[in-house]
Amino acid sequence: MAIQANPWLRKTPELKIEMNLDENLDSEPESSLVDPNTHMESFRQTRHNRRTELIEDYVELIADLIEDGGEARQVDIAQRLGVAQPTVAKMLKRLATDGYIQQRRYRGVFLTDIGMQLAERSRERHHIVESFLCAIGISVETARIDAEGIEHHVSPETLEAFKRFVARGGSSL
Amino acid sequence: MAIQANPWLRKTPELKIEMNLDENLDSEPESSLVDPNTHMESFRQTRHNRRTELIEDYVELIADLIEDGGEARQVDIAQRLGVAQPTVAKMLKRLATDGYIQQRRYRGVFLTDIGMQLAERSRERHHIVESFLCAIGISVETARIDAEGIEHHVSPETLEAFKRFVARGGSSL
DNA sequence: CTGGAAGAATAGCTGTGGCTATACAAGCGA
DNA sequence: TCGCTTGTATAGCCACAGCTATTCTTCCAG
Repeated sequence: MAIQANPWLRKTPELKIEMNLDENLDSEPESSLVDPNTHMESFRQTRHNRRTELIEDYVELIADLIEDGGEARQVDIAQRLGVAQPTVAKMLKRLATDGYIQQRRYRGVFLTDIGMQLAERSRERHHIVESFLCAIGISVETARIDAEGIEHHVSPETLEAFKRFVARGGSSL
Repeated sequence: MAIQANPWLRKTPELKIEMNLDENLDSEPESSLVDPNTHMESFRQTRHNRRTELIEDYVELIADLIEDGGEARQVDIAQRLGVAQPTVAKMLKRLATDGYIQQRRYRGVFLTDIGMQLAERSRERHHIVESFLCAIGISVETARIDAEGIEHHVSPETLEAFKRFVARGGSSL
């Protein structure tokens, strides 16, 4: 049932809940609600990011594996992502049709130019996010995990701010 | 069917057996690659978060709508999320079976106690993330969009750091 | 040179989250 | 009251990202 097992949601100080349904019927909104279209655009953007993040994860990981060991085998990708090998095989096929990688049957996986560019951008962004989290005092283990999820949702503007922050050596935190 | 227990708490005993520390420590080349099992756990955590974020989005939005207008209609939810009404209907059915909301046919949607708790936690976290982004100099529009995506991937530790940062009035950025 | 192990491909299933088209219920105004 | 408009429910489709089980290929060891 509910989520009580998830520590990410557990730490909330105290949850006071009052809905006051009767009072806001005619009183002026005082809402935390923005304009519906603006709201929608945020969600649309987030959904779009969710579609691309898996691709970025794969391409980034493939680049790392190639750099580290000269090749990116499906079994290694599967192991590091924590999924089964056929899942990786299917995804690689998609990456190939999308033009990010080249595959030769029963041979290795290679990044195309486009794939390498995407990998480079992802790695840079990933590194900035992780460094930023460390700079504000997050432990390295948590920073690594959070960065894995956060990196895909960081806009260029925010990334720039993170970078500036890290460059200044953090702040008075 | 409810949210599974967080993989972090699941221990995965058989997966921990070989850490092959010896090989990783002495090689340690220019690779940015961490231990495979550690890597996997990050991705597992991220995948787990992705499963819960839609639920959180819905519950949070429903709470906002109820507070704002006294009710949460499917059409309003659909409009704000930028999806079609049947998509919302299907999702609400799932939320109902998971125990977050109560539905009465052709009547409104109401949050259960569990749903309200989740909504409150999500809103608090959302607000902290958005405030934090503003505090480091992000524009409000970008902060809103990025927060929508980031909030689901922020661990309690990181959230705590964000909160401290905002409480100190940001930094010299 | 050949057999088996390891890696890659394929088949086929599940659950999720979108969509369109359409049927049904409720409520309001003429 | 009747009918129209609005809102909800249902049916049925698709894509995607998992999975297990199984079938190739390759390659190395004996």
